[in-house]
Amino acid sequence: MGKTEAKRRYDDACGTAHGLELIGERWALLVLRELMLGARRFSDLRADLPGISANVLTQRLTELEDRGLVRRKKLPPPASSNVYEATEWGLEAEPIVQVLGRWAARSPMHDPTMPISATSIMLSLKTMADEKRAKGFEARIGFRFGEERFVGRMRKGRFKVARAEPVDTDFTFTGTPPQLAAVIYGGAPLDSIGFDGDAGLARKFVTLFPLPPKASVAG
Amino acid sequence: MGKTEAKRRYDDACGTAHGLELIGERWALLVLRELMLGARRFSDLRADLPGISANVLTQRLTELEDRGLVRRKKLPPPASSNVYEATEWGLEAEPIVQVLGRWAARSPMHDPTMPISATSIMLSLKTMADEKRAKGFEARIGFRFGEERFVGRMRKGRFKVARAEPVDTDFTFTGTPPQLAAVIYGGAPLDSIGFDGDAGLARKFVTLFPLPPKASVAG
DNA sequence: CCGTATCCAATAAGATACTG
DNA sequence: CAGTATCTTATTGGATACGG
Repeated sequence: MGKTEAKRRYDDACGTAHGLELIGERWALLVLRELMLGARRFSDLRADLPGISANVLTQRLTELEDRGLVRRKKLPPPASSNVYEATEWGLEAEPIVQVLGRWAARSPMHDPTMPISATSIMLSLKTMADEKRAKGFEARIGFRFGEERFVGRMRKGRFKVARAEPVDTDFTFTGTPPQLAAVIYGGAPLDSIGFDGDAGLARKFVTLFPLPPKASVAG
Repeated sequence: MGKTEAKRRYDDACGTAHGLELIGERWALLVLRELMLGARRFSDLRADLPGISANVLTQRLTELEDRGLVRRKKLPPPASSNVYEATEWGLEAEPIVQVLGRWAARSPMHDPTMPISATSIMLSLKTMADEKRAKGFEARIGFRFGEERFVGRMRKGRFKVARAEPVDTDFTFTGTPPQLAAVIYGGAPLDSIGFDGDAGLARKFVTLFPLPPKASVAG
């Protein structure tokens, strides 16, 4: 592995090239993305990243740890397992995830009907919230995806979100991440996902995340 | 190659994952970066990307073309060779390059004493210009790197640049991209690079691109 | 359950030589 | 100069087995 890093550099002083040496390997940025909203266990990451194999995940986590982007924490005795969390610098990679995601949303080849993790869909709402359209809209929104719970807040045109139990929310969605994606991005009806709370507010909320126009491949 | 793409997808609806499928292969983003300031020939790209091999460059260009990010143009008869240029959507990837570069500049492992292409250093000035520090500073700046010529303009805290012959500039640098990098980012003296024009303005100019504080690897 | 280690087959990347 | 072809090496992913 040490050898790897020596041989696969880009030999380029440009910051972009260095960035790719840090998080350019396959899966690396997606692993980091899954840690953006809090620490995760090895098996959580495997479940959230369909297709990653255990050995590749181990290697990516080790590399990200060596580079100072991820920290491994041992849980106290009863659990006695590890969790992985992003360091402060690792968290600062969020704009990369966002900019890349927003750019790729223009792709004519993008198929939004695929699996998506809870963290992904939550981050995508931060990315795609349309500041102008959301201006003046204010709400606390709960999300329940199985055991994973989030509370978001739309305010001043910005969407913020953190892991928390939905209490005192204006409305709360209950379902799967792909169901929510279908409602927000695919125009599926609100009642295709479990929902309770203020339906008027919710109906408005789901329109605040417009997809950008597709790029024409003719360029 | 069709098979490749089928097998190495991320199966993830997240835009970030799709972005990585588009420009996540090794070298892809760096190839695109080299096209950000205008069309380049195959051999230009090989020269600007130290270490890329011809077959990999061929493959990346083909893929980027298939995906609608790059366009191949045949030059008129006398030259009869091709150039590659970014499509409009390809050019929209510039924020990705910038955000990644700015983030990576915090890396404690970053070695800025390496080769750097003319396009890279020009883009890095756009990325790293400090809006506050540059506020009120206004100048037209020429750059000569061998045959490659650029004219930049610093105005309202922003740096813009395009390929053009330096005429009517306030000052002009003549040298190599690493020399300019040493002056701007490494604190090397102004006379370590060829220079003519308004020295006072130039001395101020080179201070407008501060590097961010290094991340502590302890996280 | 939480990982890590090992082995194997399929690909991608790198080096080099070669052709129009 | 602009790529192709070929060969070698490295990385990836999948399966499985193994220790805590």
